[in-house]
Amino acid sequence: MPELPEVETVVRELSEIEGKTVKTTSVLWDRSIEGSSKQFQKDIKGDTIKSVTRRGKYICINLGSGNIVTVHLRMTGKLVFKPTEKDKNYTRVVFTFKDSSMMSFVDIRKFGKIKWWPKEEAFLPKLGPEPLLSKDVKAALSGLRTQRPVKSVLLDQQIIVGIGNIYADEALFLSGVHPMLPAAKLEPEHIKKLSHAIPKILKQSIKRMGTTLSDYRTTKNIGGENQNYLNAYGQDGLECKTCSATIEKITIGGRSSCYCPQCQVLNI
DNA sequence: AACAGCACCTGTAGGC
DNA sequence: TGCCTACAGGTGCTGT
Repeated sequence: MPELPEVETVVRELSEIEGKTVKTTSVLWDRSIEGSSKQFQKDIKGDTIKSVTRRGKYICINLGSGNIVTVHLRMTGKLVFKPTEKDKNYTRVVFTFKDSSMMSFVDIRKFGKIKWWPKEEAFLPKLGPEPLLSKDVKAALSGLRTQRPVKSVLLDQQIIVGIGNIYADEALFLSGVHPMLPAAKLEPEHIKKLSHAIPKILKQSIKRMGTTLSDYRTTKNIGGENQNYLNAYGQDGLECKTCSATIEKITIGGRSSCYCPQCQVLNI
């Protein structure tokens, strides 16, 4: 799934739909819509796209009425203007605008979710701060009491948003922090390194239009470039680019985690 | 609190 | 070529 850099890339391209008015919505897979899809189609019909923004990994389509539509791409979701032949088999929702242009929500694994929120409802569950500023990351990671592995904490959207499996591994590698280190045992030095590494790798990936491993594509159906610059994620069995030790893979909280046993030492 | 396990889905890669 | 298993950018639920 798209993590923050991938979602950010998509959101920037979605400025293309600003000002458009929704004519019809066709739902091909009911469960892509949270709640009643019939109601969703009524709620959004005739409304205008005011702006498209991002909160964590959520795409927020802000409507002229003040109501909001959120899109979460989960693992394989994407929003595209021109579906490929293959996309057509996995198209779940199609938005048609008054100017006859269209936007398709394509999602192989059907995990993605689209939801309409009335303006008076505070949008979204409890989400942590955005991770693009060092000071915010530092605040989010300081004073944690939990013994949970730092890797799990970085993936916890209530503590900090936007980081997924790829960038958690990359940030820990760049910071020299072992993924299993309990969050409560993070030293000030660790927090300092992470608070710089996280915004750095995320911004770097945004510049490269994100990481494309298999399914992620921008709205224009092209992939990102960041997969060519990974140091830890998916590198198990390969040589560490820093010290030449062999990158290892372990499971933490059910997620695979790759790290360098020499650069990321666990000394508790 | 925090973990494992499973659920949601489909495709792909690797072993035999 | 098959069949089978494991695994994949995420999140949320249940049970222990």
